[in-house]
Amino acid sequence: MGNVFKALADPTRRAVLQLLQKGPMSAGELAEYFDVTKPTMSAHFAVLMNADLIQADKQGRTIMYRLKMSVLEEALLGFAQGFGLQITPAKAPTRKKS
Amino acid sequence: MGNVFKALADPTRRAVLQLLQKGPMSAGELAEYFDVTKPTMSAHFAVLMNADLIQADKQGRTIMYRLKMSVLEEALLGFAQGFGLQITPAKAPTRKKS
DNA sequence: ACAACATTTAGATATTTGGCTAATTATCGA
DNA sequence: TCGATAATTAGCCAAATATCTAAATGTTGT
Repeated sequence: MGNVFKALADPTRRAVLQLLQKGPMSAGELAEYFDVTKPTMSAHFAVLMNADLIQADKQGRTIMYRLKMSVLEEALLGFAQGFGLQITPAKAPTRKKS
Repeated sequence: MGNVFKALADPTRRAVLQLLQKGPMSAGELAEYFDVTKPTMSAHFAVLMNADLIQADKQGRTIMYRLKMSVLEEALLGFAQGFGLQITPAKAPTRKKS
């Protein structure tokens, strides 16, 4: 969980997560969005994997990365709760007020 | 805003924010909770100040730090929104579903 | 004025981070 | 089997980070 915040500390990695939010994408495809070399991107992916924020599926010679939304959500939730904040999926059915 | 996530990357700093959530506390008082020297804590406070997550009020020879909840909330909100997540104060009046 | 106190600043060091180039691994198509 | 392609690993470097001890700053009480 502390790893998640470490991972989120870098703007490139946050942007990667944002991109993956729309659907899985290959390493190379992701790399095109940023102005750094592929090995550098590879290192960022490794950090995100280590935080369990993304998942890799090897398909032939490409690697597809997908966002593990639940992990991100849990981490945010866990943190926010300590501050009396609530996190909900934006369009979830509004939970009935107790 | 990127500064906020940098600040949140360190567990000591996250814990400081949690402590301040219950109310303002002096630098020395905060330092007692952690197993590092006061200069080290001072550096952590500086990072949190830089991220605008806390505010310092000098009272005599002590410095009282207070959490800037709205800033934390805004940062979390801004990030979460990019993922279709919603953040609300836990006991806020339930916003009417549009 | 002085000593004690609360905190920060200065300066040093070790570790981590983010970036690069070059090399390696693995897969695909002809 | 070869050459091209996708991605990672290896090795290096500069900058940033977290920590420490020692020194400086500012404030209070006597």
